[in-house]
Amino acid sequence: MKLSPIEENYIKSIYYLQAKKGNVNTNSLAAHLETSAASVTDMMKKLKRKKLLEYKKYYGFRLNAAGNLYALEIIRRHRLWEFFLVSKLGMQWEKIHDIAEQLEHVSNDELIKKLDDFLGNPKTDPHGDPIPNEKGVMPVLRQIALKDLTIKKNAMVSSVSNQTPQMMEMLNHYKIKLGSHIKVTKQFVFDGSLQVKIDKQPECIISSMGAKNIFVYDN
Amino acid sequence: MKLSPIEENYIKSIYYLQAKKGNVNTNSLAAHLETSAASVTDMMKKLKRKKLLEYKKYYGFRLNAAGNLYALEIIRRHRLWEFFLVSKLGMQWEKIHDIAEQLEHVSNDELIKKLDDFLGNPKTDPHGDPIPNEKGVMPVLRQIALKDLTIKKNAMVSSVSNQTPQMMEMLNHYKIKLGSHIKVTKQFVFDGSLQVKIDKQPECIISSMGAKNIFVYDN
DNA sequence: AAAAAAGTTTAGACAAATCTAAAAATTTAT
DNA sequence: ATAAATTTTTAGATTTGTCTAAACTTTTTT
Ligand SMILES: [Mn+2]
Ligand SMILES: [Mn+2]
Ligand SMILES: [Mn+2]
Ligand SMILES: [Mn+2]
Repeated sequence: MKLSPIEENYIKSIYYLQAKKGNVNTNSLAAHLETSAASVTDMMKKLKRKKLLEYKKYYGFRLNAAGNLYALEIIRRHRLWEFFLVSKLGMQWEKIHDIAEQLEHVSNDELIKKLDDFLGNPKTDPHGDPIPNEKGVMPVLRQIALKDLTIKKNAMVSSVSNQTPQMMEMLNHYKIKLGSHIKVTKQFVFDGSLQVKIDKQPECIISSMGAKNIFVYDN
Repeated sequence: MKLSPIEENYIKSIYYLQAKKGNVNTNSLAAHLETSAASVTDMMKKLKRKKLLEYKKYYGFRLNAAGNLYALEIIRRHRLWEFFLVSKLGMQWEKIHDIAEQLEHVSNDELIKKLDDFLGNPKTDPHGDPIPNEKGVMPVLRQIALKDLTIKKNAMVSSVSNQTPQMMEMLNHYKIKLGSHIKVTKQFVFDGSLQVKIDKQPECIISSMGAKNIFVYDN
């Protein structure tokens, strides 16, 4: 089944809202989508007819299995494109979400599969949020700060909490990218700085402050 | 000005049709877009109101300068995405057009600029059609078969006329991609085969039949 | 247990894009 | 120069997604 971009946005919003509290109500969805409660009610009838959610008048709604799977497919597309925009085009964190909001509605299974492979099957988007696989399964990730990474354990750069130009400059210098393979080879107790190996580059030193703001997943 | 995907498709179709004959008439545009003549008339009134075309009742229409520029912007996006789909994701020629038809409507100037750079500022799409630059200027290209390329002249692979899996296999083996830099270093008169240098790889031999089906632009 | 407040649905209208069928204008044929 | 054929436009309906305002249901307060 192929939904319109608008229907897809409804599905995605319900998914996010119901993650917080099981059932979603009309007004909160209307607020989230910046639309009227009446429009939400109209759309809920339609999505119920399409068997994507359960809906009881006056008592809110929740995605069923099919609706959930659809939501995860949209989120997968969104996050893969965000990864692409940052890691391949070098766009800035703040700008990518709105573009991904458009790209996520381009539908073609082979495209998404090939994009995923091209990007090296990333497990998180640039904000550190997990990317569901083709089957709609969210990878279980243990994300930790680089400073807390066990010594000599292989890990992958997943996100960066401080996204200033100053941080960008540093990441650039170290050639650290999202998805970079990283390993701590030595810790200096004196100032908390770390010796790390990034991809196939020679080892280098990262300060404690840098290591506090760089996040990796180690599983 | 930002048009809807539907309006953009109208603009693009008019552009293509008027390349053949100066003025476009209602029925031919309706046929091209697989819609009714009545819908075309409605849209022409609207696009005239938006000052993108000249339109005289019963006498057809033609894009004005603003409309032409807009059309070229859409074509630029379409062809850049097609190049991406083939050269980066390795998709097949026949499948990319429909996907580009969706991607071309994603609008963000910085995105297209960065995509262009990421792809190495290609001059043609995978079908060999020229890609307009940001200013809407189509590059003037002399496209010739590799077999006709002047010896030792630098050129760039632009398209391939035979798009069978067998050809793909061969291109793959030679690591020939769209946009590859190519130069003929020796011609063998005996069988018409060529010694060529592709990107930074060591020289290799391509048969006359291969060289007949690989196209390059040499300016 | 009523009344008031909050939340939700319905009713009716509107804009964008589409369609079919009828009317009007232009072009071609006689 | 008329008549016939073709092309184009208009009129009126339809679909999708939206809105406001009124009606209805549930929840909270008194
Ligand atoms: Mn996002
Ligand atoms: Mn969206
Ligand atoms: Mn195309
Ligand atoms: Mn299109």
